[in-house]
Amino acid sequence: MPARQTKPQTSKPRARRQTSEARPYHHGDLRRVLIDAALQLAAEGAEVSVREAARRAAVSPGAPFRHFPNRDALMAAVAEEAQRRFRAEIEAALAEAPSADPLARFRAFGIAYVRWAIRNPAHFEIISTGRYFAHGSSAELTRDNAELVALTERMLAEAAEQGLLRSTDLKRILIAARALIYGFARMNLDGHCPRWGLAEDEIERMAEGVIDLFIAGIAKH
Amino acid sequence: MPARQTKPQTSKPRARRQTSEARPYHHGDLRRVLIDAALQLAAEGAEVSVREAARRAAVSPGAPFRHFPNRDALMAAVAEEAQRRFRAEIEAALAEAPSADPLARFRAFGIAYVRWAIRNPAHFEIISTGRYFAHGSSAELTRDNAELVALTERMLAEAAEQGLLRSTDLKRILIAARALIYGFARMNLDGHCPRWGLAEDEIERMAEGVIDLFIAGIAKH
DNA sequence: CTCGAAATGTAATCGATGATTACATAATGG
DNA sequence: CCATTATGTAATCATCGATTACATTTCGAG
Repeated sequence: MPARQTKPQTSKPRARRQTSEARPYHHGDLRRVLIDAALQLAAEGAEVSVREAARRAAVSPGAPFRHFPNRDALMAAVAEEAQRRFRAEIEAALAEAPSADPLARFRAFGIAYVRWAIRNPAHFEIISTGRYFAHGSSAELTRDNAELVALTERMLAEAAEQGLLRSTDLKRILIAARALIYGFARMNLDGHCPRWGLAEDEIERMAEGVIDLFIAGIAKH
Repeated sequence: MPARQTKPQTSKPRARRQTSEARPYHHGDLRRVLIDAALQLAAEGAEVSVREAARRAAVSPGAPFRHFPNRDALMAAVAEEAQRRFRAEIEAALAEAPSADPLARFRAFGIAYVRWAIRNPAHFEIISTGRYFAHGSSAELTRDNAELVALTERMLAEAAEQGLLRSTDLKRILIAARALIYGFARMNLDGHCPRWGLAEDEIERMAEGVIDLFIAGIAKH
């Protein structure tokens, strides 16, 4: 361990801006870069640590705490970004679904939901678990999620109004539907699928089959 | 930092065994105690750390590593114990279910499954997630879980043989059933239930309702 | 324009944790 | 009875989240 250096840094502050090499003292948008680094870390399956995110942003270990009061706040921001992407993909899928048939829309919703979860396991995990930051700490995340729930609710209510369902216990159907879809997505995440003996792409088709089975179960006739 | 002490400890080794106060150098069954401490830590919602388990066992921080090569191994042992209890409760519930009606047995299975998951959230999490230790690192855990899956499979196959099911795609039905039950249990764990506006005990009744809905959906007529 | 306040990054440091090593002590069996 | 082995202790390390004091840059009010 070298003796404490009080002020060793060679001060080369003048004539900076010109040379493109010298990294400016202030990072362009560190907050954004940190979120992206954390997202990438998660996607790589690594544990998301503030320090590693800082390392990837080429910044000191303490810098992130200027933008996030603690690790959980960073994770919450990561979750918000992931949720944004999740929701965007689901809404894109619904935009292509027939607007008249609520059960077909529900099917499209479920398939898009599971697909994204399968293809973005780490991000889905962060979104759905509430174990990486204080639950409800992000209003945006809570609101986004509530809207997705409301979306499902509306589709099923519409189906009921059109007399497409056998049962009228909407609350029960809604919860069952969510449990089925969430459960399927989670089983992948939690490694319950290798035992099924299904290849990657077969899993997505199985998801369609399972959702169809459920719809057939709740549909009239 | 004090200078290294080579052998400072006052050797008071004689005349020990008599006095009941002096904790013996060797712990009775540290392995067992560590697992119990870790189980309790998890149940309390705290993070399970090797050090804290050692602390509760009144033992040095390095001691646990005589029994577990690393933290994951301890967690795997904890998971094995939890899985044992989980399976025991499910089999107890099945022992009381009518042996003739496979769908009633499936219902009892599902309810017992969800009940245990709701009442032992932290333990269920450790069992089911495979995020606390290397997946498949415990042969016992894998085997136990596979047996539960096989159990469900048998019940549904039996129902099919008795002509109770509308569809003959057993694999699809099995996966849907597991997704539904696992999903319901997970939604609780992951905090998706407060939004349902259900009280603690209502959730368990809702689980029964959801399982009944599913059974009605796959049953003939 | 300038100067001082606010924003943002750095350096040093703390306490907790998982892990490893050298060493101390107890249990066991030949 | 003693030596081998099992088991616990002490000391130490690297990593991490977090905090604090300090340095640098930005930006707006006068």
